[in-house]
Amino acid sequence: MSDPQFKSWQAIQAEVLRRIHARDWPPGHTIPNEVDLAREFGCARATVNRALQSLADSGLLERRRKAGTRVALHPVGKATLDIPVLRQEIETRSMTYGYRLVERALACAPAALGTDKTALHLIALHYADDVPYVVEDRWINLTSVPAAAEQPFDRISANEWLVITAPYTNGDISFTAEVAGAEQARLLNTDTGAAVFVIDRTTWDHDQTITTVRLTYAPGYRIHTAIGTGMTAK
Amino acid sequence: MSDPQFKSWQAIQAEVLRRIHARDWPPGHTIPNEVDLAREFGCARATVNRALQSLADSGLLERRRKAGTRVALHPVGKATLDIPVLRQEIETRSMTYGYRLVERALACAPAALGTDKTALHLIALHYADDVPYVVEDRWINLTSVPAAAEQPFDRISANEWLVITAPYTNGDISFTAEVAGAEQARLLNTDTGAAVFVIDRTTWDHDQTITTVRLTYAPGYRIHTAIGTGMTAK
DNA sequence: CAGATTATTATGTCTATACATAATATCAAG
DNA sequence: CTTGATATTATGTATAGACATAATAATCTG
Repeated sequence: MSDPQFKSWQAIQAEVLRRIHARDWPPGHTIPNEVDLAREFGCARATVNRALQSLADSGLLERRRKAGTRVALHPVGKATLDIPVLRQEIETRSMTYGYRLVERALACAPAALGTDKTALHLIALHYADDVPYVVEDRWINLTSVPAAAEQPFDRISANEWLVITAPYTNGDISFTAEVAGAEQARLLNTDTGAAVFVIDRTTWDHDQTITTVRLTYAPGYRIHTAIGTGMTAK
Repeated sequence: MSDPQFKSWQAIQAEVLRRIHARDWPPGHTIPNEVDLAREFGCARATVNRALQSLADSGLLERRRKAGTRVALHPVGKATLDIPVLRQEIETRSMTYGYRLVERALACAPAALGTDKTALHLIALHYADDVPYVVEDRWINLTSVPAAAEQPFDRISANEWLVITAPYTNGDISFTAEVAGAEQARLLNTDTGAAVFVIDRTTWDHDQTITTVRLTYAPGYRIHTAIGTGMTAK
């Protein structure tokens, strides 16, 4: 029963996927253990492990020690969004990038920044082909990033400067839809009352807050990504 | 120089991360090769490989054969969103789930469905604690999922039925902000002109379209997730 | 029979070795 | 000086064997 044609872990992953889709292994089914699969495919157990592990990462399989590997009942779709620097995001769409600092001030930090000291507040506009693309409303914690105080942010954006200067260990991001306020509408050159896409993001370096930012995109903005079952195109 | 305290690939990953954050290895720096690192850490090369590979997956390292491994210049943040079944999503927030079918009809399929045959069109409402939560506007390709024609969808939603019945190989998802139209506003029991969060999703089984759906969430909806550098807590 | 103890089992991971592959560097020939 | 063959190098992956770990099953004990 040994099939010597499955040599790579990708091939094994593809075969496992095929059986799931063909309903040979329906949702909830416990599939053979790694040793048996390795024997069937004529490869080492580590190779089977690699294949199954990556399928488990993508949520299609559920694995538990001793219990074995089951096909997930509710395959939780997972979409991975890339969150590039704004300039890259715009240039990737082959538009020319523009930047303008609107406001730069020291002020009492908002609660989200997790500090009661004064922080650096920035408002800036990013353009795509000279059309307002997104408003960046950012607070920077000067305790964790003191160098930001010296930075004018008139030529390069905080968005870009921070990824190089102040790496984060973890963060928090959320997406909402909001009605554009008067100020946002003016900056984005759109109507008050337009629906705008908003991204709120806060990043930490261990326990210290680095920055919290609200990105308000011009109407029509769309985040787009592919969802898959761990299988990339061939 | 051999340090026998780094035994697991997680420990090695943590140490590599530490060096990146400590600027021992600044952005753009080419780090030592796997053989040298393995010697330094006192472990096998495969263990170093596991650690570095997973960091490369999360976008913090860039690896190329022969060229070596470099710390990414612009660490592209990657956020993984879970896309659960709506009932789970609501029950996870410890609210009671409710469902109501609004419309069920056979009609000429829209372009997005990629078929010119008649398709099944469904409009349904999902409630959280008896408050409208999201409008599901869905088209199902009856060529690829003929069983859907027999299904009333008056008790269980297509959202739930499809994940069990018709698995997909790949899909496409996008997020936007829109102004609620009259019909949507009425269903969601909100004002026309409110900003609503919209998810458009299309799924395929190989080359066949299965379904395309537009989820229009009630105002205030927020998608929320953590971003990290591949390091889980602890 | 309930509760604690001890197998058993499947996954998780490490090691050492080997070969494959991609990208670069080197060098010879035209 | 350019072109093309060849060597070198770092990552990618496979293998067999071993031990670790978690969760379940079986068994012993009061």
